[in-house]
Amino acid sequence: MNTTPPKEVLTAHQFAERAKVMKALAHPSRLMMIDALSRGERCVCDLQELIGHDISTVSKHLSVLKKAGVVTDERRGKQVYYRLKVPCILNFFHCVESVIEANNG
Amino acid sequence: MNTTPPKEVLTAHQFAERAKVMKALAHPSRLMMIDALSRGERCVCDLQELIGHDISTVSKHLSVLKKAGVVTDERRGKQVYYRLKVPCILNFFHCVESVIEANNG
DNA sequence: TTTTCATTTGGCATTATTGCCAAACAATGA
DNA sequence: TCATTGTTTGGCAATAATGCCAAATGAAAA
Repeated sequence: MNTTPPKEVLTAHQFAERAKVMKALAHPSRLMMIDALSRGERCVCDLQELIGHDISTVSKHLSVLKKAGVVTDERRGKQVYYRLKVPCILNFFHCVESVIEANNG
Repeated sequence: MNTTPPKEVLTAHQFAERAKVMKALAHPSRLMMIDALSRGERCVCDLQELIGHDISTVSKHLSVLKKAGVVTDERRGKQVYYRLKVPCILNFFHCVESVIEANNG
């Protein structure tokens, strides 16, 4: 009697977990921050200058990314520095670009 | 005088384009459909059985994926068959899984 | 301690997404 | 033609996401 579920069949719960991560990545400002963080850690003030929105908005975007497990933060003195926790995310954008090119081409 | 923009600096517009594609992928039902389509084309009725939602809901999810350029459709007789247009999307889920594992571990 | 600077949180209005039902459309078969 | 099957679209209510302001918190400097 086999009680181990086959690996290749995914549960609804697993798709929901994936969707949460994807959702965290599905906003232009958050993608812009991820791009910046791919070149090294940044404080919130750096990112707010980059994004140009209210600092509270930027902070909330970062908390979305943090809750999804995409970035980590560390306070040093008065500032909080964020960095990419899972850089493999960057690999995906080549593929996304190919989607965009196919759309426009 | 250099008028060619440097490749590595991305515009707000480009991040917005990427976000559109990510947004299309950021829903459990749509991820489930993509997973099914990764094993071959499916008609809307197949996918509705898989998802379990109203057929109109499933159809709208598919139109989101289609508009994002992730899938294509083809009518054959009474049925419309969908298939993955850009399979490289699948590669990303290994990375997403590693995010999820890091979150739970 | 009080002030100042950096960041987060609460609250709220605005907008976007989701999923259902009903109606419309498309293609086939009777 | 009319009926049937499969899919899409319109409309709507419920829910979620976004971004601002104001207030709160944390850490350092005066």
